[in-house]
Amino acid sequence: MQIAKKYLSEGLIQLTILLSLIGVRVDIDSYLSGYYTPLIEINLGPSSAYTQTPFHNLRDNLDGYSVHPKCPELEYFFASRRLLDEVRTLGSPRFPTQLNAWLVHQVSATDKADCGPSTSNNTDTSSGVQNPGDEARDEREHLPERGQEVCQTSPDLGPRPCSPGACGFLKKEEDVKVKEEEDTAPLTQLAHSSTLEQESLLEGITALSDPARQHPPTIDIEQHWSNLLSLTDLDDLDSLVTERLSDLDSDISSAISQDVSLHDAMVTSAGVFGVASERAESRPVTQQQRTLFRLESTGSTQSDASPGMAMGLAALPFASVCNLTGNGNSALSGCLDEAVFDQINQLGLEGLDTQLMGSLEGIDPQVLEDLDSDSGLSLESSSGGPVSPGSSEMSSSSSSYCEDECGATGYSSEVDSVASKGIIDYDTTWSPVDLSESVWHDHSYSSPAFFNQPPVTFPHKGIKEEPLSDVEDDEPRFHDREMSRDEMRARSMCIPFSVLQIVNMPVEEFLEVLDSHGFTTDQVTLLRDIRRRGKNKLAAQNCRKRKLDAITGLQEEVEMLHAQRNKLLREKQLTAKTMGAVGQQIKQLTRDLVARLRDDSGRPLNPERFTLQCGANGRVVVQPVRRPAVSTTTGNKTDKRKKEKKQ
DNA sequence: GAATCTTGTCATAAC
DNA sequence: GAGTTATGACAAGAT
Repeated sequence: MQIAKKYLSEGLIQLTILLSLIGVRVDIDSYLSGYYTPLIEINLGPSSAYTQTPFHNLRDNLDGYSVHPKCPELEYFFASRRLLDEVRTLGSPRFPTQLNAWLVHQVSATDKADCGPSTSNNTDTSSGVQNPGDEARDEREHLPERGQEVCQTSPDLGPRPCSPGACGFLKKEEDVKVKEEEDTAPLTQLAHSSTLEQESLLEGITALSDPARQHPPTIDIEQHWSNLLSLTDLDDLDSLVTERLSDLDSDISSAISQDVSLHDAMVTSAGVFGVASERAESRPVTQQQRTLFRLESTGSTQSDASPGMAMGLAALPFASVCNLTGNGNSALSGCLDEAVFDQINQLGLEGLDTQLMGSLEGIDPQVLEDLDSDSGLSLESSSGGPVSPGSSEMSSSSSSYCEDECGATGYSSEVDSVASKGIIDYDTTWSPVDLSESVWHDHSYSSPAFFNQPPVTFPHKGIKEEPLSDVEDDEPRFHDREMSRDEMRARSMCIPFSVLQIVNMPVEEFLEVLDSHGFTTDQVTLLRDIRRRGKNKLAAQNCRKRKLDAITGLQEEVEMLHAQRNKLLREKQLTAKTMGAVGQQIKQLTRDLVARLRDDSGRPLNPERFTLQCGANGRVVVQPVRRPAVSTTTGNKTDKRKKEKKQ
């Protein structure tokens, strides 16, 4: 009996180890090398939190140069990710591993509940044939002493590595208490618990690697082994498993949501301490649990900003880790950039760059007039702005289009660009929604918000002028480069209005300005040209965008029609096959039926000579084969033709 | 340096 | 008739 138990226990352990080698290797790697984010990235499941692509990392860190979106490295990266996702979607072949792991774990748990595993068994498991990595993995997944140690060494953390229902190492009172506490704990605490869990896991691994730190259970498991060995067949074993799992169902939710980090729940397929196996058994994981996954992930991402939680970062989503640690908050940079730009836009400028004006005063207006007019109403125009044209959302569309691709919105992006450059501060009341709504439905691109702002008075000239220069850039050449030709012309001719104002003000106000300010003929002509060019520029942008949209729509329609055509062709082929089969069946049935018919003399009809013909009135008549149906139909057709000819 | 793309501008028709 | 919009065409700069 002892020998049998030994063989069985060793067999189970070896089977567990073997299966763990198949399905759990990556998990232990992820734990042992949690800081190596690429490995984590590979091992992670199809979690939404993991599908975030660290563009910024590649873009900002690849050889210290920016990576173009069309960079082959990026494409390769995307392709690799896509393939990985596809492989993941094929399903997890590690469920058997999870089940076996759970079995061993349950044995240990029961042992612990009863008397505890024997020393010999522990010796076998801890000093098995597996290598250190496998040992650590195996211990982390299955071994009772490992779970026991973790549970005991981190009592304040609750039953992290082993779910209460799975290992049963903690008392029920403690479980309930921990559940209650963790149910009410905020997400940050959940994240923190998951982080500490990782620490405890690694501590457990380290402790197991050190025999001196091991605490071999002293409780006997004879009773459990006897129960186990008394099972006659696998059905009994399955029933036991089912019973155990049913007992665990009540704790699955809490175990997953409270004790298992996102990394554990979604990456560790082997189910650390049986948790994943519980998930495998309880396939209909509730939406609440999934939500908890996401929440925990979010909480981890948000709460792991502290540097002291480096260990927890190993269990964080790859993107989160990269965002928070690897790239200097590059993930936040996007939001920060937007926020900063918004702030800059809202700040505006209240002063005029007197240095630039001084430089402009020395320019001959005639020289400026000879320049090609460029109202500079587009941020990414050919004026050489810092943003390349390729960064626009559409390659052929101008940046003047709003983000929702609604076309040029009455200098919507011009407002952004110019405001960011500090030329005007009208966008304090500017509403992008209003502007975008006026694009396709109302072709009036005027923005009333532009005209509510009184022009800034020129202190030294006594005329009104809008703010000009950028606050953050004191280099005059930058302003020369950023300012459009029309703006330069307007300034050179002392026109106290910006191009935006000139273009967007209503015609009544524009005419009033022309009349009330006592402009010269040249100034009036320039004002009209600026207005005309500005509006035409927007119109051109809208026109081009419409053209592109039309082309895109037509291309999509062509693709759709092509797909529809292919589908119809397939259906046609299928229908033809079906019709052929049905025809053969009808022919065979006809032959059988004719063979059973008798003529007037009682002799059976010859199927080769007679056939059945269904008339239009539904009557079925027996006809000789000499007059097939086709001939009759053709005859009918010819008759019809003859009748038509007669008519 | 040619090819291509992007963008501004002009001319013109239409509203 | 003036103003605006749409669009083709052209040119200049960027890629």
